[in-house]
Amino acid sequence: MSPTIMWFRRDLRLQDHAALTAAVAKGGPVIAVFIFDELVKSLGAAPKWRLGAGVAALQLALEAKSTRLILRRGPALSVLRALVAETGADAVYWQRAYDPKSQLRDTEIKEAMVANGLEAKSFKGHLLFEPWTVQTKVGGFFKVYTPLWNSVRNRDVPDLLVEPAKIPPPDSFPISENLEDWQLGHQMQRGRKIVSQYARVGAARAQARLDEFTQGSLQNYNINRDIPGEDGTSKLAENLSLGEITPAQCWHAGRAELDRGNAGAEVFLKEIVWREFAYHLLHHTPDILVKNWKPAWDSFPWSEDESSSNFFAWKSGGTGLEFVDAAMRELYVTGTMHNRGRMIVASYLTKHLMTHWRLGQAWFGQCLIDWDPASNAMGWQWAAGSGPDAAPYFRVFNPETQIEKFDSDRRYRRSWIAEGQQNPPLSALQFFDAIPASWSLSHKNNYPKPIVSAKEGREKALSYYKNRDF
DNA sequence: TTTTGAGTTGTTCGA
DNA sequence: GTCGAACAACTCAAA
Repeated sequence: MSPTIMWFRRDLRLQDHAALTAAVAKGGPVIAVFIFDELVKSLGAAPKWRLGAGVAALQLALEAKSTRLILRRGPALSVLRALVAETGADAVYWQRAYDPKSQLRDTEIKEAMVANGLEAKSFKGHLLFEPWTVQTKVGGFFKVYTPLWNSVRNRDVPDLLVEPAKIPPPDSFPISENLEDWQLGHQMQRGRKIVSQYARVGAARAQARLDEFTQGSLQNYNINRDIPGEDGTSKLAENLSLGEITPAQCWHAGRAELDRGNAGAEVFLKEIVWREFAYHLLHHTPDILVKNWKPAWDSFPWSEDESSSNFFAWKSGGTGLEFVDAAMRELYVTGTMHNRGRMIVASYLTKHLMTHWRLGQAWFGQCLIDWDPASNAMGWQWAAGSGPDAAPYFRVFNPETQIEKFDSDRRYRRSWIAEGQQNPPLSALQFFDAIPASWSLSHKNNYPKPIVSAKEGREKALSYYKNRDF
């Protein structure tokens, strides 16, 4: 039998994998491949490093199954054509993606493969529900979260697919490049070693984390997930973003806990559906990545100056507002940020500092190891006010009030802001080791005064909204 | 077609 | 200290 090419992309797992399951079920050899193409090349520094770590974990998982992951570099279509020619494969399988660039690439590849008499098939699994299967009663897509939640909350999610016991290898493996030669982490510089201490890489560790979470902090998820000093969130976004775990795995785990009366379970399920919402919006309005979802915002006078001192202060954790700075430093050190921090820093950048959400979105795209195009774009536009189901104009987060509500015991700030502490914790000091030397920051400096105070920024932002002249 | 109620995550002010 | 109202006007979803 001719081999099947299993093209891995952002689905770095063997369990609950529709394409792999189908490839194995065909009965012939399976050739697993990962391609370093333009889309990989265009990733930001941290997401690219994290992808490389995930690919390395997938390599090991495949080797444990007595097969290999073939690595190739180049335009995906040329690479796949070459592999077909080398191996005599008659089919290429992959898991579907939903961002416009991937879809364009995949459509082109599917057409070219089919035109050559090959089987080219894409499978679902990155989402619980395909975007085109969730509609309002009049046939449109949901632009508000809650109705979408109500329409899908009781839907059946198919049972999980078990990991194939064996993945039949080809008689001889095609040549593979070396992962190290790709240098996927080279843009990370000083931060790489530090971020890697916080990352949870690979499908096995993702599964272990899901188990740990559902047995542990899920119980109080509804309360603690909002408090950044608590270990209250699932921290699974990193794994979801690369498909090391599937939303269906999370869904089934959450449903089982819901049936047991676990108070946190429903809120967790709702968060998984937020991810769906973001991807459905991306599918229906791909411009959400680059343009104001509500065009009325096109004339809002945001600054787009990346070299402004305000923007530098924001990204380097030096605004003088502790909640903002703690969150931005957490981002730089760990490659993630607590959800509450994301809301606060986004509100501060787009409102107090009157800076365009695109700059924040791009910085997150450089720094997040859980970077996800759909959630990132939706979140930024939500915070800025230009997006679907967005925050009303008057919902300006006050970083000082937020402290009283969500970090009154200083735990979060102590973890990330070294200045002024007798014995700063390692995490707070690591920030100064991780950042570029050119930023010239030291934990021995005095903590900065606010560049734009909570009060002043709020009033300024509200005045722009008020005169509605934008 | 029209109407109705609702809309993730907040803050401030005044009683 | 606590609590409810106000903060625009609009869009969305469903009846």
